[in-house]
Amino acid sequence: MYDKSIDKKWQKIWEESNCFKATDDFSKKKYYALVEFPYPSGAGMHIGHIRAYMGMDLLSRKRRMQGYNVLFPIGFDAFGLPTENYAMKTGIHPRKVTDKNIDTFTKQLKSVGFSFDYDRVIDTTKPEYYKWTQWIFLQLFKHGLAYKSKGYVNFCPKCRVVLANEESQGGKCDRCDSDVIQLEKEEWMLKITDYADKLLDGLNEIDFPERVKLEQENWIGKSYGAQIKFKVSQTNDDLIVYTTRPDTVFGVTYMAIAPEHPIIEKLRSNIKNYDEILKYKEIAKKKTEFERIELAKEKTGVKVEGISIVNPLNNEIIPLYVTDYVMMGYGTGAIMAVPAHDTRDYEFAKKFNINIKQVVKSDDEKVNLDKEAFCDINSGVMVNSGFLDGLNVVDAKEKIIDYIEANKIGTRKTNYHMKDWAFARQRYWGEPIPIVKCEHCGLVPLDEKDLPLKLPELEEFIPGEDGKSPLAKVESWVNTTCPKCGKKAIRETDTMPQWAGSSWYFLRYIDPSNNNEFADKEKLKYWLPVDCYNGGMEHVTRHLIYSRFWHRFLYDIGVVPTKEPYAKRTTQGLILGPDGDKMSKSKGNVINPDDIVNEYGADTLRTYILFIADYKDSAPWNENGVKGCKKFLDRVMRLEEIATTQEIEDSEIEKELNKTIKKVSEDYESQKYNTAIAAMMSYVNLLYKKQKVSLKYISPFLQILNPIASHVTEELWEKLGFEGHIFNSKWPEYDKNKIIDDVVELAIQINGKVRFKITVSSSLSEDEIKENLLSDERLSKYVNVEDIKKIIVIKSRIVNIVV
RNA sequence: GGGAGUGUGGCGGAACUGGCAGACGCACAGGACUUAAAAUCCUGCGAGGGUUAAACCUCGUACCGGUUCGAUUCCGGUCAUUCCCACCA
Repeated sequence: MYDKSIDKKWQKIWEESNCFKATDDFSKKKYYALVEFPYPSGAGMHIGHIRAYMGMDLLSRKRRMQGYNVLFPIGFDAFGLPTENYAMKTGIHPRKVTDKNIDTFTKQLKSVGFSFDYDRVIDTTKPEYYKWTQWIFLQLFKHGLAYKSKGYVNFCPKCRVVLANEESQGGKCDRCDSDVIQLEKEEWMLKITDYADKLLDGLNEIDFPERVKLEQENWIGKSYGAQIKFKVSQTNDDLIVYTTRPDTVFGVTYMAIAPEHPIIEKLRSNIKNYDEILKYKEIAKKKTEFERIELAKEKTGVKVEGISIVNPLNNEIIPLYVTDYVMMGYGTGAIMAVPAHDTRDYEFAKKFNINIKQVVKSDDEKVNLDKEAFCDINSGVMVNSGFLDGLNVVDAKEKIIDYIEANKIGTRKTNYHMKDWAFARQRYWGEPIPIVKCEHCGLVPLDEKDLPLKLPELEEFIPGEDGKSPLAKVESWVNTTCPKCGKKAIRETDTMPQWAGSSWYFLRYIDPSNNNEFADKEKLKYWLPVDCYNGGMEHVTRHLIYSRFWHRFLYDIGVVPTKEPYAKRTTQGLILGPDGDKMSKSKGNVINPDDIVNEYGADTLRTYILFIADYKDSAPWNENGVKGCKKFLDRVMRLEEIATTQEIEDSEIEKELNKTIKKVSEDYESQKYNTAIAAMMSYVNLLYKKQKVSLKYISPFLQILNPIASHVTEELWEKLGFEGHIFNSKWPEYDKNKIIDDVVELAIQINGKVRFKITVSSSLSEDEIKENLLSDERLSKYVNVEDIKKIIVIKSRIVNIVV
């Protein structure tokens, strides 16, 4: 029987022998397996962590047996809000909380038997680590990619913290789910938009699931179009718009700008209803982004009286509106509205009784502009558009852009949905930004030799009402001198967001205790890129983009050897509660991995978590399924009872063993862990049909099971007297000649319906099979030979007789 | 509103490149062992019909249609559901 004492025994042996340590032996072939390091929350390890890490643990173990030098590291992404919130509530220093949580996590990881190299553990909150996070920030700053800018930021009033777009999706705070408001603030930003094209291009050279690539592409959101200059007829000022449909410029019947658009202030003296517009602006500001979306159906706006716009293509005079369906954050914050061919413009025009002018004619009779806009760009021809008339949309687009550029009324322009990364939090528990503000020199970076800039000790962690970091209150820390001129200066009191430390941690694993550089060049060259990186879908548009951005930047400045950090990305699905809902404390459907390990043993958990479903799909937890896996492992342990040192040849077992080695080896590579386990269960079932089984049929089986049931197989390996430890035994190869079936069963179909089966030698040719079949008396029960029109033979599977 | 995915027994899930649907596991039922229970082992297990029992027959992979000798798989449509993005100009 398998019980947890076996876990403890082998975990101790592994730990004491330090056998999963990666060595910097550059002569060996390497394999770098990476998992997303956890945030060490007070709740301890989640069952989802186990699933995420099992895939890579399994592969690491297999690779070691295949002779690779494997780097399979773990660490802790420990800066972040929950720990700080806990500190605010209890007064316990985040350092203490973090250390305690990391300790708990480490024990839990070890109790599951993960084969991490624990010598390389990193903690993003340690000054030795964040020294280099700060160092990278300084490089970004020096290359103009970190800048301060005044603008509207997403602000969570409850957490009192500025959020990136990625953290405020749907207008809700990522952490506490309250409504995010727009706050005008001076903010540190990272110019990730400069890397939009590089991030897009990079996708072509890496092995990511299509779904992941697509999400990143959509997130970057590249679009092609033109910027066009319209003139204000009263003042001759420019109003620049961005459009992806310059071909419809003859159909513009009004212009629209976002409430925050600066032209309102600029032309204030010309605007007759300025007060009304100001009022509208105030209302729009109060609306959360979420409300703006929810209320999308109902368009609102105000006409700007006293101002009109000239269409540069046909010199028509058209009105200007302020409306919140135009966003200041995208394009230029101003649009040319074409109600006939844009749904939103159409709704607005209907509500405000604005003219609708058709410029693309559909060949579809059903299109009715009295009811809706016609937006299908693939099936239309230009009309009412001067020199564009008669062209299709695609050609018209090219022609009009050429015309616009030639006449200097605009330019070709690509736009991105992705915005720059708001890179600051008004919190204590994060990396200090190593910049000082000097009255004379402006923003001055710290000298690199003065890194790390350590967090000061603090008793009180509550941020200021005004959205200022608690660090602002520590005068002794804030007041400093300018590294450039030596005069009085103050430190930046914002800290970096949580995504900072995780944007480069995979580099630090390569050389975790280097004091002179973030990692040694030669080591980077040897270990990079990460061969396989497994993680969740939820990080695709944040961590996975951010870290690709940092890595690509580091490549551009010549400090890492590869353009892309990860050669391959895999994802695992969610483990749901037994009720089929997402596990959550409030629903009370959370499964604690400790309980499973204690009751059934680590290998049972390891096996079940992989057997539960296809690795990339989500699946509900089922305690009975766990028991089934325990039963399987018990059966494996009891193989001892039928194992014999006698040499007993058994061709059936021999063939099945080779087939199983093949299938399991292949399934491990393609993350089909559930079918690999099923195949091994079948093999065990076969062995139990025999009285005695030679050891040679058991040892390879234990080896292929070892990456999953690591403790059980070690134990049995020892008990059966095999040499050494199984974890550094050589991965078994199957024999091609031994998996060939000499007889095969063929299903005989008449018109596609299976009627009976025949067993034939697998070496028979098609003609011989047909001959055999025609003389089979069972056939005559179903057909007359002269009615047969056609016989289709599919090798080793099916014969279909068409009558 | 846009994009991507999923839909198979009582349940989790298998099925190569279009080739015998339901591997493997769970649950359930019957049997063996046991004083008894647990554990273990054996047998059965999509639905309906048929038979003393078998053989055998029909239907069946969300629904409707198409392509094909043959469709869970490909194509068109509908419904349900999950995820991502979202007044993106």
